[in-house]
Amino acid sequence: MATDDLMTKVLDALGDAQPTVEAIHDLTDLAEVPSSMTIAEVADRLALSAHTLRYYERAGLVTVARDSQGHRVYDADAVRRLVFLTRMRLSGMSMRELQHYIELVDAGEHTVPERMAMLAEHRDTIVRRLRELTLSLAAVDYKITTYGGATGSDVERRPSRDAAA
Amino acid sequence: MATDDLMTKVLDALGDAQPTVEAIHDLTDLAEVPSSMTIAEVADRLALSAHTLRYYERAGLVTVARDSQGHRVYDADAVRRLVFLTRMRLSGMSMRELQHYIELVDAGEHTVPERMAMLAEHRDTIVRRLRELTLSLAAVDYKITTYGGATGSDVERRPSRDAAA
DNA sequence: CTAGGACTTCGAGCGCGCTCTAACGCAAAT
DNA sequence: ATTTGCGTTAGAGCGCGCTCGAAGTCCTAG
Repeated sequence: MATDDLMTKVLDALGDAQPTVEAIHDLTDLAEVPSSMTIAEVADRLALSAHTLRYYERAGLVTVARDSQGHRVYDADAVRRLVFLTRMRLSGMSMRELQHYIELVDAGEHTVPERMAMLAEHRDTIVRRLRELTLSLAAVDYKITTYGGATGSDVERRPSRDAAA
Repeated sequence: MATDDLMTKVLDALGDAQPTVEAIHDLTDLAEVPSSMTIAEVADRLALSAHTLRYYERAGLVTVARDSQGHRVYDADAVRRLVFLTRMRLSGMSMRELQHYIELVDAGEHTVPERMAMLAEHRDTIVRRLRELTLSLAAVDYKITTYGGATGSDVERRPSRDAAA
């Protein structure tokens, strides 16, 4: 996923600081969003391909105006929406869910509660995934520190023979 | 992924405790591994489908003996290997990588250094993903707490108008 | 005048990880 | 005797999220 590169950038920018709400807020406008950008500029900025940007548009996730030559012109709102979309994709929200979310956004203010519910549910998904990964990390660490190669998840209590192949 | 259910079980078993090396070790043999199991029993235990188990076997990740009727008989080693494989899949290691890892295991002790390197690299991948998710979580929290619905990642500094749709 | 380069659309193709179907075998239960 | 149930195989199919190719348009530089 080309999208991963954006997170690399962001993490680099963060350094080792714990991400806080404030940090996120700052990240949002690390650089000002120009009032309009070409597809190449947006692709570069979000670290995804022009192909992907067109794909997102086809999928109904953004609407993008055209200039006199029929070329896409991304305004600041479109770019901000794409930043949001990219973040959500990266955190594991599916295209389908994002399409639904965007439908809600486009449907108006009265859908705010449902949007909140989606975000809350997604939050839970992220938390769950964090716990899974933390556990996996511990498991891998265990494997590295105690032996280092066999597939049996438990190394022999008494290393009389090699762990199961 | 059906595999997710296993982690659900494991997380439930863990409760809110921080996963530690010891906890992982205990988890490994939460229940004793019988000396042989049918495909249905293994599927049930690992919370993945019999289809998937056959698929893993076809992919060369495990070797499974047959009984007189040609039915699969999973011995303890096979089950332990599958526990390992499931864990690694869940933590994001690809089938391709696992195939390589298993080749190394089957190739003998002299591949231990390379296996260690793979594990270490995978460990880094997990850590990176944890950081990404932590950041995403902060972003989602930010969105939930500050506004709750628009796609613009930054809500207006002064909420004069609605954030970008 | 021509070549290059960035863009357009439409639609096909791909890699991954399963997931399922069809047709069949065997054994115990009715 | 047949139904039920659990297993087998080979191979096709699917959902996802891109990713790419072909053919064409337009502008600019040489």
